[in-house]
Amino acid sequence: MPTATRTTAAATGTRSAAHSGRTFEELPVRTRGCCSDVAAPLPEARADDIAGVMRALADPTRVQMVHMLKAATEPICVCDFNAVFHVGQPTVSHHLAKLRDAGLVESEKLGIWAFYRLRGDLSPAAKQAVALIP
Amino acid sequence: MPTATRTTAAATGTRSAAHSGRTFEELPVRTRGCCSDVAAPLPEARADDIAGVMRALADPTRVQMVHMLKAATEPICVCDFNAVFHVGQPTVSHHLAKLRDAGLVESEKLGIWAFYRLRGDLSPAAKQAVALIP
DNA sequence: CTGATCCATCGACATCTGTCAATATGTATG
DNA sequence: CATACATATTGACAGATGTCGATGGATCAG
Repeated sequence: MPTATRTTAAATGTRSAAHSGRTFEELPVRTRGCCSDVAAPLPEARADDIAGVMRALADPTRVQMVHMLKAATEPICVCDFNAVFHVGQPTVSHHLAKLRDAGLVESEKLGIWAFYRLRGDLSPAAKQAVALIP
Repeated sequence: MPTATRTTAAATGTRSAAHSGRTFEELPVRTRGCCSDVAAPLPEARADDIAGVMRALADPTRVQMVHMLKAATEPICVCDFNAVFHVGQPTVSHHLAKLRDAGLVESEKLGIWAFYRLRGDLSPAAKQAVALIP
């Protein structure tokens, strides 16, 4: 339960007032009363990485694809994905490409067919995100 | 490493040919050669839930917000988010609303200010996804 | 009450995304 | 080579998304 008086940031006096041109101390009291110290933001690249993996899995079809790939002992043929999902073949190809661009899967062509499998060298973020799919 | 001859689905003969009107046995041999059995798909609602949580975190700003909320011992004032991110105040409000609509955070108004915190009753999928943010 | 401040909402706009039909590419069969 | 098939790519289009400026509602200070 937050209180109306916070002192941490005010005590340091190092907080910059991002909204206006004035320094922190020059702002009216009400502008400072709610401030508390917050964690240092993640490195930008780190946040982008995490968001990228999340975006790759932010679609039910791709979640299902990863689910199937996790359960499979062998790479899965694209024709199997085509048979399972209620979307057209170009759409299946599009989703698989998104998973590959995100570094989650890799593919191998064998004759006529293309087989997909989860990558063995997933990034830490990717590994954790994939782990959370049943 | 997949081989060109798969027999599992062909042996059962129960596979339906989703592409054309023909039954599995009526298809040319090449159409069947790649098929293998795949895991049963997740319940649709389950895949939607997971994808929904992922979509809520599929933006670097929202990843940073959750990072800050995880590190905070007290709810965080919106004005702190406004000071940290290089986007306008309506955009910050928009991102917080997305996190709230996804069931990840809850807010409390205190006088002029609004304070956000991670929800204590996160869904299993949400809990796992949040856990993967530093 | 009046003015200032915080926050949410609205309207607009450019970009991204999921989807399909059509086409292209590559491979096997005859 | 000609044909059939599996997959990828392209082009198009509706809908979602991130962002901003402007506005509105609520709360506090004087």
